[in-house]
Amino acid sequence: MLRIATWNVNSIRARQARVLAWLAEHRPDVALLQETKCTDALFASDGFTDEYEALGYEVAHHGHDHWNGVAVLSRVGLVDVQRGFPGTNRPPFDEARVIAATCGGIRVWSIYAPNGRELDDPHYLFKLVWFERLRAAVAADPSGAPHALTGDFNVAPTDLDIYDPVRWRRRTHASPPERAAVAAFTDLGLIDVTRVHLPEPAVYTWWSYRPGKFEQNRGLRIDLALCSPAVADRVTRVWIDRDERAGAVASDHAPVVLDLRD
DNA sequence: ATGGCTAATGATATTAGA
Repeated sequence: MLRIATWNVNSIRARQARVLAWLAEHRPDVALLQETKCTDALFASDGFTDEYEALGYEVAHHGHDHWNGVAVLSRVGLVDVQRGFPGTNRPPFDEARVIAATCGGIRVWSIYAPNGRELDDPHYLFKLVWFERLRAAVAADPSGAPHALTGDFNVAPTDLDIYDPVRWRRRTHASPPERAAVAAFTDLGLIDVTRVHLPEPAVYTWWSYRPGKFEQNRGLRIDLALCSPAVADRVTRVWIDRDERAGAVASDHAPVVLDLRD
């Protein structure tokens, strides 16, 4: 069995104890983290990378400052690391929102899509173009390995992925252009494996910190795993760790876990 | 239509998140 987990941790400094405990308990072979919110230098300093290495992981991190930040942890090899998009990346496309590596024969991606803020905000346009850059990077990936494109897409692919679609009609995360940007990956042949294994309604990965949201399961499914058929065919189970989200000092995102047969 | 919270910052209000 090969276990791959993706998790927006919402600051590694605020979450380090929980992340280490979660990794020790669930032992994913590959863990893709988002929103570490720290620099490579901090991630390499005492108390971070060394703690993961103590659990048997190799580590690759990509972070410039206290925003964004993505990482790959692997116990099944970690080679051909690509930080950011290939080629020239002028601001804001240089933000630390994507890292890819080949682990256990799978091209894994830890991605943190721009939020978009508001539909009339320039950041929303950045989000759409960012997705096109990501699509081009995946399409041109030279590794030849099948993909597991995972992370925080900041898009709910359908109304089924939102607790209250009417409420989100005029917001980011649900607009047709954002959904088209995500659909472009399925056009590449990638499969939303969470939906294959969890087709029912009310399956979410993020809940606001505001009171009652998690308790009432008023959330969004925005953390996705889009996999090549060669990976998707091996997936036996997809599960979302709501228990982790329910804990004290938790991230607002739950880990999404893929279990694959060998 | 609205509010509610959390994380980081040369911070004590602001930006950002989603």
